[in-house]
Amino acid sequence: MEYDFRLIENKWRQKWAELGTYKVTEDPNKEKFYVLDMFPYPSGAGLHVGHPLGYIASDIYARYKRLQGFNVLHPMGYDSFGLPAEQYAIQTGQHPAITTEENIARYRTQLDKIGFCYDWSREVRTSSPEYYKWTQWIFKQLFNAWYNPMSNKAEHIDTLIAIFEKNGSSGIDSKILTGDIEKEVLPFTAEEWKNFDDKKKFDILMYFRLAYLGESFVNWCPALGTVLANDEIVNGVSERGGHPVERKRMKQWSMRITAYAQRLLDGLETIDWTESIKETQRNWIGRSEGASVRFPLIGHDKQIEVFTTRPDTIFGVSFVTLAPEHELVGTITTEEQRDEVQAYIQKTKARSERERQADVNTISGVFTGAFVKHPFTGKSIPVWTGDYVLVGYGTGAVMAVPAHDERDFKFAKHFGLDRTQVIIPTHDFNCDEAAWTEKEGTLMNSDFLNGLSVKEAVKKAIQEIEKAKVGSGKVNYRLRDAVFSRQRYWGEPFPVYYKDEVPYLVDDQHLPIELPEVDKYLPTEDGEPPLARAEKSAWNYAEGDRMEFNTMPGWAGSSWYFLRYMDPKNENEFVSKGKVDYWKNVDLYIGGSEHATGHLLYARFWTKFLFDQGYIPFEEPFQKMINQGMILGKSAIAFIDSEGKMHSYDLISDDLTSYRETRILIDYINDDESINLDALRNWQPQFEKMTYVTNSQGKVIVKREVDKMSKRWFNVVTPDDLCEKFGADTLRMYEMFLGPLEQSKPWDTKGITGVHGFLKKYWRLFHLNGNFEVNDAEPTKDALKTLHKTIKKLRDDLDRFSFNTGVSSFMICVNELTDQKCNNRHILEQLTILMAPYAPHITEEIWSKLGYAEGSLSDASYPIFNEAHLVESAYNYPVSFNGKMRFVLNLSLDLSIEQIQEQVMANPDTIKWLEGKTPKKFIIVPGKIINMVM
RNA sequence: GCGGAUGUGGUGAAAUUGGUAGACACGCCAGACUUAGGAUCUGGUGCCGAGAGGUGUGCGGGUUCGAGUCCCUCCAUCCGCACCA
Repeated sequence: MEYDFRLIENKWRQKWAELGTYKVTEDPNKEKFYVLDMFPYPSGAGLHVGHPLGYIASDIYARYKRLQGFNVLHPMGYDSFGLPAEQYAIQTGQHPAITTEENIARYRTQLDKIGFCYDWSREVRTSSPEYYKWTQWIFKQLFNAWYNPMSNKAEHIDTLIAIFEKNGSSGIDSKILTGDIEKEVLPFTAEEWKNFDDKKKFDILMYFRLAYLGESFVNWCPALGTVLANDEIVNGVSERGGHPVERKRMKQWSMRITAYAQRLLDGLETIDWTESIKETQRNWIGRSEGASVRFPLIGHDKQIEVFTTRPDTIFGVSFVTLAPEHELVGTITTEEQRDEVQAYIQKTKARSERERQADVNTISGVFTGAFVKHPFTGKSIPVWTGDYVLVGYGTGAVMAVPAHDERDFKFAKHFGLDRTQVIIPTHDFNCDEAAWTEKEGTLMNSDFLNGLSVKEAVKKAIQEIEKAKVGSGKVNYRLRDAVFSRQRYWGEPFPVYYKDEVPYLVDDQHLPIELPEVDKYLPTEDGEPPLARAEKSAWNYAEGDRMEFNTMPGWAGSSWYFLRYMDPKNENEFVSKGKVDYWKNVDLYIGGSEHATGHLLYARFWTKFLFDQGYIPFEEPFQKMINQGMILGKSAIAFIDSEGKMHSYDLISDDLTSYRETRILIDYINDDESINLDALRNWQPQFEKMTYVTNSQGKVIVKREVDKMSKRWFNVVTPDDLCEKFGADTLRMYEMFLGPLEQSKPWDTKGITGVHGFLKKYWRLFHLNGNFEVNDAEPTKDALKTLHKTIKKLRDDLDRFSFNTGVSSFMICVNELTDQKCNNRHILEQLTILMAPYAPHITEEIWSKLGYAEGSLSDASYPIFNEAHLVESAYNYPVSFNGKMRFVLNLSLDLSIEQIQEQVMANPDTIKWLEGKTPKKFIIVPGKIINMVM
């Protein structure tokens, strides 16, 4: 009887669906385990072999946990709002919902072929109104909340109002009262607060809300016609499409993620993620300790506030530099300097972020004509503006200490500015040539800091700054608030309407605000977002003068989806308390590392917020995370000369650049890297009449190059083809067999036959004489040994997420059992349970043939996954002396290390060999080797 | 520049706390069975050497009875951040 994987896999796919095998419900008698994949954006291109890699790993782990007896939540859904569907809509006029629906259907078909144990009854889609109703609801909670630095958590805005009513602005810690608000309205007394009109109160509260409408510098991408968050920009261009981005001051919805900067940092210590992702997040949050210092402007009643990490160098300040965008630049520039400064600002503005980043070595700047007073020496200090100071970091102003900061040094040198050395270097160092930037040395020229070490001076300087009331110690973060508006159609509408340009929230009972129909998916002629095209009647709710025309960014829906899986159909709550208390946070999260500063940060932020609000009992969404590597494609490149002839790659000895490179669909490449010319001729017209210069075997060889797997490189391998040819079980095991999950690697289909052959061999174990047959005799000692070795190895492998070595263990086991001609029921049954997570279809088939109820293998727990079960079988322990192997003892595997030691010492061979001496050290590696050091 | 990760045969890789390096698989070589083989099975396969033997985990040192594994220096590749004050 042949291993007919098509028949078997179709059969079980249907059975599982019929039996509802993978449906789970809350069960207080069982321990929960939550295994989650990062849900995909359903793109038009469908799945390639890289996509399921992580899904297979999580599926194996989820099944393993089920077999161990856990109640496993393992859901799947779609992150279905996004740009590609919208761009397709712009081109074709087809509603993005239709495209999305089609793509989801295709994804589902592809996913189903692989045999995942998802509970599909819990599917969520971020673009469905039933789902985004709750995204809108969470937005409302964020709008109605502020971050109370005294209690260190988010609270309802009412508690802030209560504070203002009682104590005015002095009721809250002064440290959070920075930025624009300070200048406009602060401070105010309780009495003044009560007398403010509603508009003014509203405006003040807007400075505190966690979701707020505010004017700030944002990344505007003209080509995409929308603003972007910092994580959506890579090297100064948009992540999608690579379009230039410029900084623009705009009124936008933002999320006050900065309020959570410290907790986002601290939380990293409590979760089990790779060091590299944690480090990326730490980098992104960018905590630095220092001080903020105010320099009073001479001739104005204003002051310039700077942030510095080196308050110890305060006596070395020789000028102050403002970012060109700094709002004081216009105010303080003197008449004589005005033209020059204006020209400089214009020049800076004209340069894109990318250009500005590209030439960081060019020094530019202009003197503003203004001076500030040094807070301690009272000396006049010139104020410059220069684009090496970034408006988005700190206060957008720096105190320049050329002697001890490299950029300040270059700037000073370039413009011939003064330089005051205030630190004596610890070793020979030429302070005329470079800045001494080490945080070591002794202070000089620094009044009360003289003689102190840098470390002491930092402390002392902050004390003195605070004493003189010219500033304070401060922690600064690189993290910026996240822009939350997008000028796009295909996203969540805001639950917001405007009356007299004041935003109001829509009542809960009117949620969701559904996406209205529009005639075109483009911005309006006067630059309003696409939603401005909608007639008032097209909205399912309309109030005030107009609705909010922006939509939410892609990360809105994905910041809380893992909660919705727990209670996907709940119409009254985003998730019920009972369900979230049972399932809690995700125990194992598998997905790519590319979301380090996007999704993974935002999801942590929202989770902390919902925790503060008392809706959920945990602060970190994803306890353990594994980042699967990317599967790359091997493109096939052919070379065409200037006459249009294609040359075999092995014939080309001259310069490759004189040839035109063409990528060939990899389906047409044979195992020996030659092109299937007949297929190629039929592929594209250009190849039909082409002349081919073949090698001595009459073949045209291609060059292989590793690229991202993508349609445009013609190097895509789909899981569908492989399922068709080898079956899902083979595909699952092969993807795991490829290597460590975390590593990126090029896809190579060649090795798949090895895994396929293994499954056939496993199948044959049960069909020694052509028919299904197992014997019920006592298992042999050898077979037991093989089995128990495999159990132990496999459990160890799974517990440390080493899925590749797990496959190898099975291969070794099956090879050994084949050699032993073992067809013992007990042994094969146990092996089948072990293999079930990896190869669910074939094992279910065998299981039912062994006489068990259909589907019971996937839906029960088995003791071999819980107890070691390593009994009566024995291991050969080589016993060695100082590294040289001396003899072999046969010892039972279930002995403790102490028992092994006892038995070895009691063994006649040992006694004879030791001749009365006692070993100094006794090294036992369980299952491997015993070593005695004399 | 700062931070993170990786480096083992022709290839993907294993070696879990330091304990027989290269398991397992691909590929390759030889053979068996076959009309045939992209089927199945058997044997071989790190490198040098006919052999005994020597040698071997990016380079160079160190600790140890023993190092792919621990420590130090350097090199290479990949990723993240980067005028962050």
